[in-house]
Amino acid sequence: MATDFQRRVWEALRLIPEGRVTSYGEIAKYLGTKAVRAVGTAVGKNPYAPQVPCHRVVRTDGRIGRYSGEGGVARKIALLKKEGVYVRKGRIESFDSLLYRFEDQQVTRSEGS
DNA sequence: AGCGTGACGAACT
DNA sequence: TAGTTCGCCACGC
Repeated sequence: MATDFQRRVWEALRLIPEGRVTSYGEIAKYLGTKAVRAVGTAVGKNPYAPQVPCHRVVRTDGRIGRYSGEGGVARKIALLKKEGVYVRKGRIESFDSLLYRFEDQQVTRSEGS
């Protein structure tokens, strides 16, 4: 049985578009918590992988992080590659532009100059 | 109820 | 620039 916190994390995962990645920190921010470590733990316990795209979650510095599913990190990299997200030496290529922020959904951002 | 652990992150050295 | 330390909070024992 999952906790409510974990379900919220897994729901956040569903919001990540294919071909994009996000970070544990972004998810924590989205959930309004500072418990970024707890987020990582929750993602790792995701029983719906890879149906729920837990592989699209990487570290803030652009590194892959870990993967508890079958195949481990190699599998995570392979899944990303299928979506057009390439990994070089454990790091996401063009990480900055691929990083998905949940606020991207708000299109009408005024982008204050 | 307290303690240790962890798919992390940012600061420090 | 790289490696280490500390902080964070949810969870299992």
